[in-house]
Amino acid sequence: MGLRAYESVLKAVADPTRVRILKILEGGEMCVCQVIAILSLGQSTVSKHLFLLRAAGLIKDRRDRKWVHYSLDRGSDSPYAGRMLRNLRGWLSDDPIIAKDRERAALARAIGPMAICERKMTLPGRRRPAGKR
Amino acid sequence: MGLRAYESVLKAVADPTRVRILKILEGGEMCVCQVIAILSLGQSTVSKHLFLLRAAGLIKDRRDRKWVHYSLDRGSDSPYAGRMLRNLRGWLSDDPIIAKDRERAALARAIGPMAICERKMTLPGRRRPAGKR
DNA sequence: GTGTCAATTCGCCAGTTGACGATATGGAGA
DNA sequence: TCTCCATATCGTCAACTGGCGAATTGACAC
Repeated sequence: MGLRAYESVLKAVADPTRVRILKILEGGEMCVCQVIAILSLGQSTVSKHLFLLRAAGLIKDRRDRKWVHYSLDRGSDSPYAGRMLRNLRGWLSDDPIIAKDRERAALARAIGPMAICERKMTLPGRRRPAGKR
Repeated sequence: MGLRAYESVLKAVADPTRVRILKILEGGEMCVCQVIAILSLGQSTVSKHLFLLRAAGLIKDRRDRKWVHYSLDRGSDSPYAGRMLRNLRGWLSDDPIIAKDRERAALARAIGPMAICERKMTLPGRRRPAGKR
């Protein structure tokens, strides 16, 4: 495991949006549409982030009906990935953005993927639904 | 310690050139001119990397006469920095680039900063001295 | 002071990155 | 087979990054 693998893992976890995703997934497996709703980012944007995280060996996916669920890949091939996931476990829990995401993740979990897709990848609540400006 | 501090440390260690510097400094304190010679990169380039590493709390500097020496900042304020330095300790030791750097670092240590500066930031040996192409 | 010289800062350029909307893919149901 | 719809991929764009050489800074020697 050389610089190449190291770099893909570290660049993956160095991006704030991707850390947010990893911290959300610490709460357990989650559907793509739920992640989109929690982050309020474009669908293609989130998809690319998930791709990079998976390429680095940090997360894995599972198909279920029409949805794709992602979860942390503990026990990844990459030793860097495993270690960084463990590091992250104890980090950033009290960061305001991460905390807010965790709240929204709980909500997303509560209402489930189906309801979120029906709402066009948004969560109920006071936040503007990432609409056109 | 929130996302900001996390990001500065992780982005710092995610760059291959900066990891090389950290791995070189695992061998002990080193003068800027020695680092330049080992990496065969421009002076301004190396200086910028050192700045970023220091800003992230990963390394610290010490003036001695006309030279500035850098060393790993174990016991940094940043918990992220400390942890990443410890992670790195066990990583990449067998990577060919890192191994080569270690050899050159040993050489640089052996001849000292003074001789390196006299050679215009180059090391003796078969490698071309980063000359004009 | 003045000169010297290691290190830092500045200005520039090419390559990468992260965001977006539009389009393609592919599994499930009709 | 055809449609639907969640997800993936493509194409574009502005912002950031890492490299370089040139100019500046700041200790030290004289």
